[in-house]
Amino acid sequence: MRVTKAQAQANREHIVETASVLFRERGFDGVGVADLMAAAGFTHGGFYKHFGSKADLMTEASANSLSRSLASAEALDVQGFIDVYVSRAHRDDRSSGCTMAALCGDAARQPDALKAAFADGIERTLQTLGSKYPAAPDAPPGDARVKMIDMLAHAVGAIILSRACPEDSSLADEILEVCHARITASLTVQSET
Amino acid sequence: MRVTKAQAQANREHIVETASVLFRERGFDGVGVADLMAAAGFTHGGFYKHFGSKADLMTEASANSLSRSLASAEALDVQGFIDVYVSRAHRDDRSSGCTMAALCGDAARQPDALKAAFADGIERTLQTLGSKYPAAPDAPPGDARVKMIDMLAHAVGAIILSRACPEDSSLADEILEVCHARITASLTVQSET
DNA sequence: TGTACATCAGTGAACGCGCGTTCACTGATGTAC
DNA sequence: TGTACATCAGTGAACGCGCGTTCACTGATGTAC
Repeated sequence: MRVTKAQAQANREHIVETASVLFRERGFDGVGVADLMAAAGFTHGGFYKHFGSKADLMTEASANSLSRSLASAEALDVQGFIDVYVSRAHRDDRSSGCTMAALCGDAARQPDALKAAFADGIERTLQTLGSKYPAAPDAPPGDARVKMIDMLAHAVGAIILSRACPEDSSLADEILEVCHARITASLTVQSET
Repeated sequence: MRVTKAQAQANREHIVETASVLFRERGFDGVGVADLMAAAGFTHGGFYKHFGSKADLMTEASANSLSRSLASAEALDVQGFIDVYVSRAHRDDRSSGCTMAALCGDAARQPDALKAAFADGIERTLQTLGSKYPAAPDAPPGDARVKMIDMLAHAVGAIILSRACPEDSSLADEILEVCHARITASLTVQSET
């Protein structure tokens, strides 16, 4: 049953992709190795030909989906990012949504190797967004970075809080609407100053 | 080995308290029934004399610790809440910190009964904070609520993002410092308008 | 108040189950000549 | 290019283990008379 080197590499990538979806949807503890391999179209035994442990894959899958989200953020300006991010569609689609919003709570309890992948993902997101943020002429140095840190925490908090409410809850929608308006306003007002 | 009715009730409450600490520290999946009962000073068999299932306890423990946090928020004004909440001390002490910050990510994947406990906790926190927020004379109706929703999401996001970074990460501290300053400013500026 | 019996909180062994991981095996791929 | 052998991605049974839950049992508490 041996397989081409190129095929093996493709299979490995497919497993990582599948994992990044399932982990976001169900959390790290909610996805077993056998589950995951079956979802990717394999039997579980082969897992350890690709990865040293489930923890290793958790780190790699997190790094992978953090990079993917970043790639899709590249195409947006800051307001576009806010519109896409702080929305019901994003809240209701954990499996293809932002890894920070889906797994930060879990990441806090994981080893530093995994946390480092998150910190790296956050840092790169800040740099990508910051480079798109139109600095005011009189803005102090580091202004864009400060505003993007603040905006990201704000947006992540809105999604996470909204997701913790029951699906039919009016509070869940209220949180998103209020935060969308005020995050937008906080950047507009300040950049007009 | 039967025990006084009062003692049994006290034991039950002790189990709920212990659970609310351990769940915040390790997540719902990170705490087993046997773990928990041992931590509370009992053997695991008695668990089902008090609770129908682990899921029931998860809901009850969440409701309990959401109420407790609320009680301690009562003593603070809004700025005091922000100072206590968006701090390294809070970030570094999950087990006695805010249940929203510790478990919202997990709550999103749980049944509606548990999510309802979170929504209720959020709603009551909003009302407690809103009642302390000094409304500007010309503030539109609902202004305090909108600002408290926004502030809470912002503060929760800051803690969660900071916790996802490795302990020695400068980013973890930077997030807290930036968000503390800007959350404070967003309320000050707006109430002076 | 005192006695006899029912109740039930707490114990600890046992249940089936799914977990992460290991292993002997298969057979097509890759490599050495 | 053709042949012989080594490699190794993928298979599926098996491992020990801890999980949530059940159960027969204990013995002090609660209750009926």
